[in-house]
Amino acid sequence: MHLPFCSNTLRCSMSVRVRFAPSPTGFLHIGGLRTALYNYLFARHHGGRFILRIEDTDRTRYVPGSVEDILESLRWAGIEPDESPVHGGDFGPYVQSQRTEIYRQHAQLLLERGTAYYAFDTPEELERMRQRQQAAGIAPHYDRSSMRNQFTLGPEETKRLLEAGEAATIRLKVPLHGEVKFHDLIRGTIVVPCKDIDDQVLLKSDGFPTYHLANVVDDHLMQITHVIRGEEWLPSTAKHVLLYEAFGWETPQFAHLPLLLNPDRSKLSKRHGDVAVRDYIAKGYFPEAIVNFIALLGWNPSSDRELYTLDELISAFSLERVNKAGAVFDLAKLDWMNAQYLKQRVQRDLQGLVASVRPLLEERGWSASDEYIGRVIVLVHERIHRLPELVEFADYMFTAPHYDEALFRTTWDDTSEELLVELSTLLAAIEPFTAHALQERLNAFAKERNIPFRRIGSLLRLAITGKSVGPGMMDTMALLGKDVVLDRIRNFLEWTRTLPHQHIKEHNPQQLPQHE
RNA sequence: GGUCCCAUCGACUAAUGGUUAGGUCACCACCCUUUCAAGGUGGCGGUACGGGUUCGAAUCCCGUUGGGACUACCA
Repeated sequence: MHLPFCSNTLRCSMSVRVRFAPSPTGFLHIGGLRTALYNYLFARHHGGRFILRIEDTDRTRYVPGSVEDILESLRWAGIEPDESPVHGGDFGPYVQSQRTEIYRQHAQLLLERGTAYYAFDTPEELERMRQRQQAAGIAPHYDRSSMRNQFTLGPEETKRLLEAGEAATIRLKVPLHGEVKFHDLIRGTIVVPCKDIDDQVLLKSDGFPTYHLANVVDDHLMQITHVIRGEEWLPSTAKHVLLYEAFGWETPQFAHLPLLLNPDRSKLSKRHGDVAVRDYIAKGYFPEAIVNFIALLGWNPSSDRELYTLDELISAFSLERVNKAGAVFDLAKLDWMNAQYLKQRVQRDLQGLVASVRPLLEERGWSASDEYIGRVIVLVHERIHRLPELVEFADYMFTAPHYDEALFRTTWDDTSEELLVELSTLLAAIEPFTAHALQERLNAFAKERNIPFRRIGSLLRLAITGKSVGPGMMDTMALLGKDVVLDRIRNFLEWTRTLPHQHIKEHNPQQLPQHE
């Protein structure tokens, strides 16, 4: 195993520790899963540890059940943390709301070092400040020299307000001049002038830290070596670097991942479709397909291959090969990939697929033996992308077909009834009722009558399945069984007699079958 | 508006100064075929633009344009 990151860091002797740090504000986002995946791949590739930390410092946005969903989604994808609120570890607690005292102490430390300060402005005062700045045409930022903070108020008044229990925040004292420079493993050197960095609130008036403080303190305390996160964090990284400096800590390596995009190239959002991992699970995508697909969104091992197992991704992964530009989340390719894994699963784990299909049938009040379900899966799997499509695509394998008058009129002509009756008689005599026997007898019949075989196929398909597309009819009939087949033809003929017959087409051998 | 990031076929990407700019999805055609798929073969299609540097630029530099993210006592 090689360690390419060693070439530009002094951390060779130190083992890799990375973290995925989602907020419990709802279902795990597919973009979050990719961030987690890249962290996981990086950790495993280097024999390091992957940590899950819950960033719940905003109590107002907390959604119950989120943590469970995050854990379940990761587990579903095969991404198991080494340390987390449920897996434990030596650096806990792994939930930020349980670490408030740690943050408070660290904010205090910054206060003592003079790199942070108290501010007493109310939300309304801050809002007015921004409006003034906007009106004056300058960028909104906290104006340390005119607002109500320990500098403008003086030490005595500050002390008095604090003792009076006035709501206070602690802000980072960003240098007025100079610049912050840091290195990003994916983007190279990034420089931000200090004048463009705001005096970020570190500790809110409710005593909770903001993301910025909690994130830096925890990454340091948990000995995180590489911060691998979404590109949306790039602009605030300068603040974080300033914080590390304020504490006198060494910064971790940074790697900001390209965003996952909507088809219009905006940040992937709910407005354009499903974004929760949960949604993709419900739609029947396989974890290996989702993992494979999102791994290749923003990273590529430079090979002509498209299909990779998790283990193969682990051994091939490197941050050096992560792209800079955002990647559109393309459902069409995901569907293709899922279909590839469907075929693989049919080969390797048909029973598992049967177990997944059974509840889908039961939802509709249908049932069948494991063997029968398995044979239906084998029959139709190349025609669907996701398993749940099966119950729609091949509903007639489990229940009486639904006949559609419009489809009927495109296929049916004034000789069809007679032909179908004849076919029915012929089928009744076939024994054993196997695909092979059916093929032979119907072939012979077609030849003898000089009827194109496809005409027989489409007629039987219409009568027996109610559709115009599907798996081969010989296999379909053999699986359905003779009784069902004859029964359906009988029912179908009965149904056709309930329809007004005056508009039936005349037989035209030239154009009859749709495919010429 | 400001700051930062980004820019190869419609989408995902390969090519890290020398290739007829390659592959996958999608799309189109053909083959296979009882239909639809799957599979096979072929095709369509791209270095945003303008300047440099160089014998040579998709690749390095500058600018333009375009897109995105961020700009909270949210993460």
